[in-house]
Amino acid sequence: MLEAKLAEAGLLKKLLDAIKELVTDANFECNEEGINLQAMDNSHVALVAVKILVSGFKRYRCDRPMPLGVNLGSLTKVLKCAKDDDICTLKAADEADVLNLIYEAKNSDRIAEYEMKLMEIDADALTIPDTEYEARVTMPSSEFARIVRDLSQLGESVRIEVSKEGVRFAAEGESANGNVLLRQTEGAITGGRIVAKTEEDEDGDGEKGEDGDEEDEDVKPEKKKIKKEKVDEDVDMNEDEEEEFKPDVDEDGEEEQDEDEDEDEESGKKRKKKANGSAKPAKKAKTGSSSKGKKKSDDDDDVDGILIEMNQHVSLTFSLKYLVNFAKSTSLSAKVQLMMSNDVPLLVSYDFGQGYIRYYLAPKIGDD
Amino acid sequence: MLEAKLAEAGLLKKLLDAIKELVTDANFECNEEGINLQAMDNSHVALVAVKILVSGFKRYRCDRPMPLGVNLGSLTKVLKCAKDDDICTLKAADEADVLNLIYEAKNSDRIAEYEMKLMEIDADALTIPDTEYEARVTMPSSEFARIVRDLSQLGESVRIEVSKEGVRFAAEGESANGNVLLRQTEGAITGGRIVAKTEEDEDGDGEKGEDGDEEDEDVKPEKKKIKKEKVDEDVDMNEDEEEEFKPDVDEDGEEEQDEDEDEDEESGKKRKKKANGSAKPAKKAKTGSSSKGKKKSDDDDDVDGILIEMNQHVSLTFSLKYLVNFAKSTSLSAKVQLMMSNDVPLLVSYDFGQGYIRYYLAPKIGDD
DNA sequence: CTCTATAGAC
DNA sequence: GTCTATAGAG
Repeated sequence: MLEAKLAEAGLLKKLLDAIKELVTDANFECNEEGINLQAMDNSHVALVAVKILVSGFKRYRCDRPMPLGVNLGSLTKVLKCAKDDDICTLKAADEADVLNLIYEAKNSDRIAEYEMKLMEIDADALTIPDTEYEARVTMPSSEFARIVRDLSQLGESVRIEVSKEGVRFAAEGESANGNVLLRQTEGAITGGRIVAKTEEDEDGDGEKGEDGDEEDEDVKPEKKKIKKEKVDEDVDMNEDEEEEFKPDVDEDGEEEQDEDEDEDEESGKKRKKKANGSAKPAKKAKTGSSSKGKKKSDDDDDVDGILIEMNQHVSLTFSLKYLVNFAKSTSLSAKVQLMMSNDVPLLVSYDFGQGYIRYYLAPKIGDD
Repeated sequence: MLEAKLAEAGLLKKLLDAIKELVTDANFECNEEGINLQAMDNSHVALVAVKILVSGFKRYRCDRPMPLGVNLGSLTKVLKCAKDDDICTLKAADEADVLNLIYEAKNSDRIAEYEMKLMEIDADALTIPDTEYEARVTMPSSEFARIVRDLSQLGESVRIEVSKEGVRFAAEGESANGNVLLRQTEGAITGGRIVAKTEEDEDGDGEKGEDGDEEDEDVKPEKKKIKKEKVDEDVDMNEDEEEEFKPDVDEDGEEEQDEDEDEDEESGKKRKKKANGSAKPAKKAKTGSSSKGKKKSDDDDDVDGILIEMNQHVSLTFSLKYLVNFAKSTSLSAKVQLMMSNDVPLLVSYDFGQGYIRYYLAPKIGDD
């Protein structure tokens, strides 16, 4: 059975608001580590992955892994019945076809119980490849939201370009073109190992380039490029049914990770990942990176700052409609990370205290 | 070429917000004196005239007069991409078909560049007759906004009446009638030359009635009535294509300046204006007006006060829908001036520091 | 906090 | 094209 008590129903409400337009139904995969949700959007261009760690709950108990198939519209309705600061308990019996939600007002003079029908959802439990990215931009989430909203007024697509100059967002439209350039807050940083991080990764404050390499911005990729490796927080917990995340091409072009034979590609990447998994322990003290006095506790702490890490110039084009949608998560975190490699899906990651919401979006290949 | 640097993008944003519902396309007439825009609203009932003087810019350069045909919707979109306190530079090459807008954040870690398509717009460069008005009401712009918004809930039209009693705004509606009377803050002032003023006019502090005539409110118009004269700040810079501002009648009545034969009327009025143009130099020291100790630097400075100047009782009816629209300019100036003569379009003028926005609205003649 | 204006969804 | 949802203004 599942019994999970959240201190604030608001967290769930925000998460649902952030994804409900993208996905209609999804499995809440509950296991001893917490609750995961991942689903492709209805048009199979984007993928959303949500994790709430056990530490995000006031109380958490999950005897065995259980996938709870939820219609997100229904859950949104039920969650609308909770106040943001209500204590929210999720309960489901084993094999249950309903999810119980209990809302307790902080002063406990009000208890509301809701029972929502569950549904069977074919678990398209995708494995998200733990790509090493060539660039990471860490910026205020509100700034990201602002930029994509602004540019979405002009055109359909945005080209995001990370270079020594900074990160540039450029859109073209019928009546106007526009581009926004953000410079690194305090000098561009090059190199370092760039993978999706969770909060736990940060205590070791590694994997950032804020070390002796700050000045040589032209460092060759091979100097710093680190092999792909498996990070334990990642979202592939269903070993038996996983498949690689392969978004459909975005309207107008070919996806670079298509055209392989389906089954073989998957196992092949899995093998590669396995082979590199042993490199993980090096994460805490890795790759020529060491903590430096300059850094402000970590890149996520300077809320207004813009941090750019890159091993290589990247230039990618994305649908603004999706990015605007992703930016609904702004309220979940003051910062957002954009992880990019050429011809690879963009990862947009919002880390809140005990979990994250991540979006993956395939680039447009036609480069329009 | 044009290069104009505004300290605050907010000024342009406010101006656009104020007029974009009234006008869809307009020429930004740029010349060495600054930037002018004037256009009739889509239903040809109202006219809006905007001026930004060179002094309103941080930097201004305009080699030769250039009309920039702008779709105000597009410009609004592009300006939405600026934060209010961004430094905003407008650039256009000679004969260019695009306008470049550059937004720099105050802390300059963010630079956005936009390029907006221009269009050819038939310059319906109207000459706004420099009417001498019979009454001017200077009042807090917020008060004006409040009154027209309030009354617009009751009915379609407002009758504005300036008398010795003060200025009265009266509306009648199905379910209720209402009127608001504003009294002169410190005793009504009568007489004096009443023309549209700009900031520059005020250093000479003439052309107001705050002189020895304060007490004799019944002064005959002919005693004070000054001839129409050309004020240099006015907006007719296209001598070759100008025509008189002749608003369409407002729904329900005949406009007093209609029913003449079209071509003849125009040239006739132009002639009249030419004949009076020579009176302009008298502006700085004119017309029985001299500076008086009592005035508080000028009527625009007492922000909360209501100043009423009149040579004659006026009573005019206007569409509230338009006045509510004009009141969108409230954020541009703490004060607004209403200039009226019977059977002549109302002039609603908001003077901000280095420029103005003025609206002209034909009265309703049916007097409903 | 209400209301209006705009933008997105059906 | 209508409607609803959200964001900005009063």
